[in-house]
Amino acid sequence: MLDGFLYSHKLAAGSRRQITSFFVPGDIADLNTLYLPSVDYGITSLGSAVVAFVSHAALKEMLDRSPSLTRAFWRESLMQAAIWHEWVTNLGRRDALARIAHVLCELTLRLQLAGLAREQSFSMPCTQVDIADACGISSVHANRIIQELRQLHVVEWDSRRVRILDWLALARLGDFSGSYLQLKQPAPDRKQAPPSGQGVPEWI
Amino acid sequence: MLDGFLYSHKLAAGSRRQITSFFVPGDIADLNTLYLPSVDYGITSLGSAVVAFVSHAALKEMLDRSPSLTRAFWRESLMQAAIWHEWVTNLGRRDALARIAHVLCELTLRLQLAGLAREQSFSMPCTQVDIADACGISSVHANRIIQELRQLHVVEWDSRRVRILDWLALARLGDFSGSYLQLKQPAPDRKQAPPSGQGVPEWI
DNA sequence: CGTCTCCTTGAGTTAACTCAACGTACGTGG
DNA sequence: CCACGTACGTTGAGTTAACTCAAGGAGACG
Repeated sequence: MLDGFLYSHKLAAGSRRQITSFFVPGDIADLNTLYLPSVDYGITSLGSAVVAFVSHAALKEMLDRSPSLTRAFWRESLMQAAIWHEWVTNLGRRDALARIAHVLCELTLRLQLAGLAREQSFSMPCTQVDIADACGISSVHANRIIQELRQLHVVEWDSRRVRILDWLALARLGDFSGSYLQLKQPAPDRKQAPPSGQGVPEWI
Repeated sequence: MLDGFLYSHKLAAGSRRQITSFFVPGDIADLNTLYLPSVDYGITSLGSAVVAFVSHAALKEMLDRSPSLTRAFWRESLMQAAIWHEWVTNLGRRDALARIAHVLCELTLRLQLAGLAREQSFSMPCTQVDIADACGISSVHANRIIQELRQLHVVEWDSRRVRILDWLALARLGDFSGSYLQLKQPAPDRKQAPPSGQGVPEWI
């Protein structure tokens, strides 16, 4: 993924949509299909996006030649798994306010890592319906919770743009600790602002 | 994992436990730690279990020498990710009855694959509290839903043993399609019984 | 015989849902 | 330029699924 915003989604009971993850530039949206051929979810773009396609054959050939590249791609898929692991907890044991705050925290860090969230502000192409479907709540309820976040002066959120006003409060509301994102340096809840420099991962 | 029953869990808001997956014999419970060192969850055994430990150093050395083994282990970690992917949907967009039914369906198939659920019956060491924590509901509610499943004559569930009485009905209630488990032959919802023979995976 | 763990039940409460309507902005075509 | 449709956000009101608290049973075990 080179530019834009994607999400993957599954359908429950035929019509109830669950957004299962967001993808930002730098992510590989369907790395799992490399070895798990049967696909039971969809990927949709929010607005226009730029994506690159790599054939499985070419990728496999490349990986067969390079154990270190294999490690890097494998690790990438483990990262995706860690995010789902956290989402299970988010959806299972947090209330609506915490769920939305948590998703916002995750997106902030991931966009910052991609260099797309300078000064705690980033463009947010999803609608409130999308947020609701990501958090497993109704869109009406999502709307009310977002208004609550605004009234708490924790975020500004107008016309497809989000600005975090109080990172610490947002992380507290969302019960968020970025450890599952395996960021090396940041310790995202240690200081007021999340990291703005994007550390070069040392695992390569 | 050689024998028994494990689960992994995370804590939300300090005290609310979410069980994030079950592990049955044949699974590798913490394969992700091979390349994601920071661990933010726990693994617990339900009753006694037999597990084997393999040092990361030895495993890495082995994988460096064998691309096909690497693929197999990578694929194993992708399977875990696919299960979490499904759980996100389960927790986000299904009601309590469907969540429990879905988890039961998944366990049935996975145990059957491990040869531990002959005749749609298997030992189930978790308490109703554990089921509740896996499904993101309260234990009181879990109890009432389980009673409902019994009254519907879909499952028998007494003293740590589960027997599926009506697989088709259970799968329907749980909105379950086993496709995310990537089973080759079964098409688990095409016939009354889930597959009893465990096909040799062809991806190796 | 007491204690512990787990299951069960009742009753009141609450978070979140559904339905329905209305506002606003934006684009499009007459 | 205005009428219209559409998409999205917002609000109100009634409903429901699930929760919490609290108590009571059943079995296992020393």
